[in-house]
Amino acid sequence: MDDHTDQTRKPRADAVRNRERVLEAAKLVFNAGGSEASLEAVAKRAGVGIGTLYRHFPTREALFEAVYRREVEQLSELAEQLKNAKDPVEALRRWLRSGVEFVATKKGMMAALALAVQSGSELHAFSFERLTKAIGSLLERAAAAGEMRADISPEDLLRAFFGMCYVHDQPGWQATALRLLDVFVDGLRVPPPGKAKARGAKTTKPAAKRKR
Amino acid sequence: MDDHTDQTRKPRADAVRNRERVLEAAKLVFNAGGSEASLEAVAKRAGVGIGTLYRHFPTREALFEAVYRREVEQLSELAEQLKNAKDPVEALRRWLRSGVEFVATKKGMMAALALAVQSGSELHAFSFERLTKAIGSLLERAAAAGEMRADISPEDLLRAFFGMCYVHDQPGWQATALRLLDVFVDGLRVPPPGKAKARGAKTTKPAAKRKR
DNA sequence: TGTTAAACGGAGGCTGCCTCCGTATCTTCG
DNA sequence: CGAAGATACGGAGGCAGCCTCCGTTTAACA
Repeated sequence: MDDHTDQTRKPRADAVRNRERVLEAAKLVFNAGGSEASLEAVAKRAGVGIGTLYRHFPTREALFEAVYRREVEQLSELAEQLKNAKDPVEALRRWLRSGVEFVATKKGMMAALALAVQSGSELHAFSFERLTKAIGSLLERAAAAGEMRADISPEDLLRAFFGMCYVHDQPGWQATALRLLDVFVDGLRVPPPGKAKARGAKTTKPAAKRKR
Repeated sequence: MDDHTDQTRKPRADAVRNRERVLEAAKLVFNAGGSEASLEAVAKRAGVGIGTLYRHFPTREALFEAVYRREVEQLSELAEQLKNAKDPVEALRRWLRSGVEFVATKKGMMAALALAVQSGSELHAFSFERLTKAIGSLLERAAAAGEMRADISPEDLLRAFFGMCYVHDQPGWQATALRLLDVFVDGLRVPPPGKAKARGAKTTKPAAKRKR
């Protein structure tokens, strides 16, 4: 199947073009109307039939994923940079704060995060892994420095972060979220209760490994 | 007959009966299928027409409110009881943990909380006030005892709590939520950054004195 | 028992989801 | 270039849930 048996024909030009159009339209529609927006509206805005939309993105989530992959990646990269900060706890705090800003900016981001945090979606596989790793590196460094309890997994933190941003359409949500995050990070400095107990692993395994 | 100036006719028996039936059915359906469940399914289960359902509860939220008012109240009463515990911080912790259990039990509870936390719904007015007061009393007592930072409002905490329960359909969510709550409560013991920049790197109180 | 206000129930209009397939268009190859 | 075949297009249509409207039924009261 390799060889010259390269079955792949050149992709049709219109297909490529339409895919792009749908993506562009989806970005606009999702950011404006939230993730609940009608897919038919997206198709219309893109100037394609609903069938075309579904061919390129078989599910709502597939489309969502395509739109928000980049955003998630950006958030993840920020963690990479912060890894070099001197104070590891502060680095973590800063990342979380940036996350809040991120959510504030992109209207659809919250939904994207929801998919990342929940399981079963297309975005899950990608973002969850990405963000988990991002947080993980920050968390690990702080834990290694002994400045932070080590039994909170990156997944845990991701969920907590998500939760604190959840009310993102309430008036003062941003200030609230920042305050809550501060409390949480402070809490992370306190040693876990089970001293004598199983203090084994640095990072606890998540309760269960989803496989979608 | 007590008061004949009371022009109001006695309410029709079938109306009363049907209302009750719908409520009962809604409780079952919502707890089983979440808040997204079809109202038509509720009507069918109740053995009434869809029109009857809508007459009694003009909106989905109205129905929801009727169903979850009691639950919210129960949660709120628990706080009342816990107010008498000796350790105020521990009381707060216990309330939050009970909340997790609550959400675990009633599948629709999460949605009810969402409405409480978000604004604009019918449930909001009632639950938000109720739960806020419940948390407030616990929080206040702990703050008064000097065991907890005092700049976190009941609303903040309610939202944080909600957030940590958000992923309630993930496999290990319950354990996760409990862990996150612990971290958060620990964080609450740390004095706020306000005063001197000096943020207590260590807990001042014998924080890790938990039983359970 | 008759009158009448109130409640019943479900048909029907609407919107959104998604599938299916006849038609249109593009790529490839002679 | 032009035909052949592969691929993509688009929207009709089936389904489900939301909610309204109104002709019919029924309970309360006299």
